Order: sequence, then C-alpha cells, then structure tokens
Amino acid sequence: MAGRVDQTVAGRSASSAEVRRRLLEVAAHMVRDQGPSALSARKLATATGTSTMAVYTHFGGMPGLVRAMVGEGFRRLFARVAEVPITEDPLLDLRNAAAAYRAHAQADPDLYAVMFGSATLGDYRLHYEDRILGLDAFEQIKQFMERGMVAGVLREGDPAAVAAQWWTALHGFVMLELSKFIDVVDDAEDTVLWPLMDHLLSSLMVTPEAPRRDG
Amino acid sequence: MAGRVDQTVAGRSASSAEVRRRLLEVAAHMVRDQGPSALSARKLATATGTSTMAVYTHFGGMPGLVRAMVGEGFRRLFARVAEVPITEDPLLDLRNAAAAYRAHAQADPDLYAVMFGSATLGDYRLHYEDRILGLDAFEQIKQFMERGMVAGVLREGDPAAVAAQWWTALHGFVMLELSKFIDVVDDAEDTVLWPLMDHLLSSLMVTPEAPRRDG
DNA sequence: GGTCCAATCATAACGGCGTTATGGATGGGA
DNA sequence: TCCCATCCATAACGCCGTTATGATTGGACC
Repeated sequence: MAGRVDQTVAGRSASSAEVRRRLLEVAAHMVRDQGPSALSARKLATATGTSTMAVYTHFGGMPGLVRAMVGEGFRRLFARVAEVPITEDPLLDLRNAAAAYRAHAQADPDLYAVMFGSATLGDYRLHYEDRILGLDAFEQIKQFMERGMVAGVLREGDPAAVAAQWWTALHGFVMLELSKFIDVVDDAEDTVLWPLMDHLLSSLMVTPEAPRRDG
Repeated sequence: MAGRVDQTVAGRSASSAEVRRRLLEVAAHMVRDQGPSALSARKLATATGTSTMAVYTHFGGMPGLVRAMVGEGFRRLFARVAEVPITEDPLLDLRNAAAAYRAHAQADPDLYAVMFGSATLGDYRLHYEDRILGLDAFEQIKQFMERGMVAGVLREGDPAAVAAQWWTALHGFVMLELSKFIDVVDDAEDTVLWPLMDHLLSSLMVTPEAPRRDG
C-alpha cells in the first residue's frame, strides 16, 4: 500500500538472491579487513542492513555462510589459476601457476586461512562436497603435469601424484608464509619457494636443468 | 583451622604450579578428544575441578592458556624430532626426522592444527616469542642439513634456506593430510610425501640417487 | 481485483561464551 | 600471631549463535 515509487528504500524490494549475494560480499569484506574473528552473525546483519534471520534464511546458520564463502574462495582460486596462459613450455606454465596461486592467497590471506583452517579446525568444518571445490584447482595442476609428460619434458608417471607433490610444496609455503613462520629465513620467496619448486620439478624432468637460483 | 591431616581434599592445598599444570593437561586432553571447539573456560574449569578464575590467575585468560598449550606442543615436537638417532647417513636421519615429525602431528592432529592455526587465524593469535618455540625444531633440521654438507653428501649452500624448503614440504603434506585434502590421491604417504621429500633431497645432493619410490 | 500462501526477516528470548568485579579463604613471612 | 598477597568461588556483563514467533509481502491462482 502507499504507492511509493521507489520501493527500494522499504524492506521488501531487493530479490532474495540479491540479499544472499550481499551477505556473502559483506562477510568476505569483514574477513578481509578485520580478520575471521570479526565475523559474527549480528555484526554481519547490521553491516548488511538486515537481521540475523537473513543468515538463517539463506545459509541455515553461520557455518553455512562460512562454507559458502569458502566455496567462493575456492572458485576464485580456480579462476585465478585458470588465467595463466598455456605456452609451449609446461615448466614455465607451472611456475606461473604457482605464482598466481600464491598471489591469490596473499591478496586475501585470511580467506585462504579460513579455507584451509575450516578444513582443519573443528568449527565450521567443511563437508566432503566443499572439499570437491578445492579439487577443481587441483585438477588444473594435474593437467599441467600431463602436458609436461606428453611433451616429453617430465618423466612419465602418475600425474595426480606429481600434482599432489607440487601442490603440497606450494601450500606448505603459503601456510608458513601466512603464519609468519617462514620469516626465519631472509627473502623467503627467493630462498625457499622458488628453489623448492625448482628442485621438485628438476627431479621430475627427463633431463634436469640447473635450478634458477641458489638452493 | 581444623587440623585436617589430608588437606588435599579441601580447597587450599595443591600448589599453584600444580593447578596450572593440571589445567594445561586437561585442556590438551579436551582438544585431543573433542576438538578445539570443545575447549571453553567454563568446561575446562569444571573438568579440572576449579573455577574459570583459575584460568585468569595462571594464564591471564583463554588466549594465554592456548598459547601455553601451543608452546608445550612445540616443545614436544622438538623433543620428538630430537629423539631420532644421528647416524653416519645424514639422509637417513632426515627421513627419520620427517617420519617423527609427521607421526607427532598425526598422534595429536587437533593440537597441531591449533599450533599453526593459532598462528594463521585471528583468534588466540600467537605472539612473536611463541613462534620462537617452533623455531627450535627448525634449528634441528638446519643442523641435519649442515651435517649433510660437511659430510659431502649435500651440496654446499645456506643450511637455513634448505632446511626451510624441507620443512615447507613436510608441513604442507601434514596440513593437507589433516584437512583430508590429500585424499584425492591414493596412498598419499607413498605417492606424495616420500617421493616429494626424496625429490627435494635428490636435488640437494652432490651425486643424486634414484628416488626410493615412484614419483 | 481479490485471495491465499510460502517466503522473508524484524524482534525478542535462551543458553553458552570470555571476561570482570568482588570478596572470602588461605598460607607463608615478619 | 598478625598480616597481607595470592588464589579462586560466585555472580554479573556483554557478547555470541540459535530458535520461536509473528508481521509483512510479493507472486500465483481464480
């Protein structure tokens, strides 16, 4: 009633999906700017201009919202890695993929921590189908490895196993970097990350090349 | 007053340090058995037979208790790695150290997650001096590397950088294993962990040897 | 256009959390 | 023996996630 022309001011206007989208957006913003502990249903609802019930309508509760946010994080990580151009040099592609992966984690470190922290720590525990999302990115790496084998640059072997080794090393570095443990060594990127990735790839190559840097 | 012989029943008897020790013990027990989210000041106080104020007397609050628990976790990790015997084969020692490190994490996965989760996630954030504790274990690895270089098995280089690479790969595997992400590949220990560590060491050796397993 | 209905969310309350304030008990040092 | 600093039991405060309830509402159907 009351033929207001601009209904957007009143409560009932934005579509349901729009509220859901904004909740996720504001939540990601809060995590990025103030850390995971700053995210609460009450503060999120206030910042989004709604009430805590919206969280339950759209996500079933805070764990559901976090899971959706983590899923979005994996999707973006996947997209970021997918952006690396495929060249004739599979090894270069792998290095670029690693750089993109790490850059993504560094751009939103708290989200990355929540993505794998939710998987590890008890609260907001990830379900199996959530982990599947992270594996899309893994599948990409596997394809990089397959290309390297087909091209005769990498030794024949199980692409999944090799991809997992590569991901393990990269993830280890990203986690230690985020937790500041890696600060024990100077210039960790050049003394740890790239030498490690180079050493791994070098061992996987048909004809190993000298590492790019000190090791 | 009231010359009770066995004062242990009454409130004031156990020394202050004893209460502190028991709080840490029960807290670690709760984390191990029911996960990090099951640890609360109230439940801890009840289980320990005291009140929440004891947490504040001895640790200044829950973050302080968690920090103390994490510190103890690092100390035990250090002790566990320190147990690996030093042989004439530096590479064998490194493999044994990795096995001990991983075994320790698997024996109390939630504590390991809290140790590095506290460092990464916002709540109960670790201080700089807490991280120092973790670095004792790191120092051990550095010494393993130095021995390998002195023995002429490993190429000369910065032991700290090499140790950090080794730790990065190992930590990456442990974290992915705890979060169940590594389940994408079968038999991850034999297809990911050991091949990865072997590939790394192989690249670091003066005269590389064939890896022990497929990779 | 009127009616109904399922979805959405504002409000308020519940139990649990970490923390703080307060004060009683206690045991070692003067 | 007295005294006082330490320790902790109790209770309250303001958060939290969650739930119950009901008002509002926009679309479907006639």
